Amino acid sequence: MSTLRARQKEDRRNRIVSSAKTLFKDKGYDKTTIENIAVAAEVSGVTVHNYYGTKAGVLLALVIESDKQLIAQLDESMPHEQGDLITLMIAFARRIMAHAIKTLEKDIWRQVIAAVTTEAGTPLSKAYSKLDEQLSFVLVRRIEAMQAAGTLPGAVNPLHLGRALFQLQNARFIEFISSDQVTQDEIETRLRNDLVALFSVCIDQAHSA
Amino acid sequence: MSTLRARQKEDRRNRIVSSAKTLFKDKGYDKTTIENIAVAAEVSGVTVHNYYGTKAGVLLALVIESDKQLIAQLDESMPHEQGDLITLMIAFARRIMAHAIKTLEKDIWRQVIAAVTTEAGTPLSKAYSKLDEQLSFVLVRRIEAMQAAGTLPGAVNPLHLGRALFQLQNARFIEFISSDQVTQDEIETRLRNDLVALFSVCIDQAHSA
DNA sequence: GTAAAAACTTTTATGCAATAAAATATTTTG
DNA sequence: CAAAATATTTTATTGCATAAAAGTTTTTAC
Repeated sequence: MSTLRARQKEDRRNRIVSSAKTLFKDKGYDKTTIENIAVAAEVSGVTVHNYYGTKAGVLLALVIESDKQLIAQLDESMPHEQGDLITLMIAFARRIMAHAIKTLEKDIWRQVIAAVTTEAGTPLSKAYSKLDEQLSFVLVRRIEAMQAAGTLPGAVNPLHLGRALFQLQNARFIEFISSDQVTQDEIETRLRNDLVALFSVCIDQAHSA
Repeated sequence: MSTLRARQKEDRRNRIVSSAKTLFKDKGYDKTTIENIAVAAEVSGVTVHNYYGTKAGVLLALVIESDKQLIAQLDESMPHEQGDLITLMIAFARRIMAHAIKTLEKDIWRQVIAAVTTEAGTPLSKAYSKLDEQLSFVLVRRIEAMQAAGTLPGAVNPLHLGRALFQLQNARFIEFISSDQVTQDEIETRLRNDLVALFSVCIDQAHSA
């Protein structure tokens, strides 16, 4: 059984994160003060700091929760039929962007991306990176399936390919949130251009077969 | 001729940036206050804010200067013989990492990356992105040369390929500076894995030829 | 069941970034 | 040289972040 202390702590964590979520949505990130969050969560401002270190830490915690939901649904929501790899990647990127926009505004996502970098090494930042890894595994599994179906050369290392593709997708996602002007469609085009170019290089063009 | 005002302004800018550079190197980023920089540059703290907006803005200005030097030397310093694309990319990544480490410590680079995102849209952030674009053009030009030499298929779009490769390299660079533990060699291996996997996909394997 | 110990939260205080408005100084222009 | 324009500095305020001290509540052990 969990002690009373542990339950109280868990409860405060939940109150802080859910209060922050509401306030960020209502007032925006900058205009929400830690004190605002603390009052809404019925704790002191210092407690918020004790729990999450920084205001960005609270934001990260909130994003991590939401990303867990994304991961739980993502694989299922992607097309089940075997398409080509580019179609797969576009579908993947589209879902990630859609989920991001549903959760928070772009300017808040910019704070998230910045926090992951500045707070590198902290538990929250590590947790975020772990979720990124899980996202890349969604790709890896699809790639393995394509190999089994003969749609992709057996020589390809699915883990390496999945990770590379995720990095690329993530870079374009950051471009997406970095400007209020850039649309999802534009990012999809850029990603498609990336993939077509990369897949046209064909390292083994001369040497094999 | 430039007015006295313009020259004084330019002078203050230089004093601020070079004072900041020294202080960041000596005391680290966090322990350097804007007031420290202001005193060393013989201006008021508010003037530093007026010029660069934020402490991170001063840092960005300083990095931009240093990156301009990198770009001026980069193309020349890369191997001139025609090698394969993977060798080219590794050489490119290696020089960028070496230059970064020569300029600032990793933890300060983390502040740079964060600032580029949070200050997206500001002149300084745009200037930084422009330099990234110039870096990607170094790749584009090399790719064009390889095409001319017949080392790469003519069907490949050099602009798209160069940009895609730069994105990938940049993502791995961010991984590099995000942890004090990760070595240049590890990043080179990851990048090589990325490229081998991506270049093994061969979009046209069945359809063409 | 209760007293001592342990674990947390809150209070209090301080330094610094960021921003705005008012005051002051310097350059430019006519 | 004086008025106007342009900058910088001074002054003041808010909020993030952090540390130490004080105060509470839960646990543990008798």
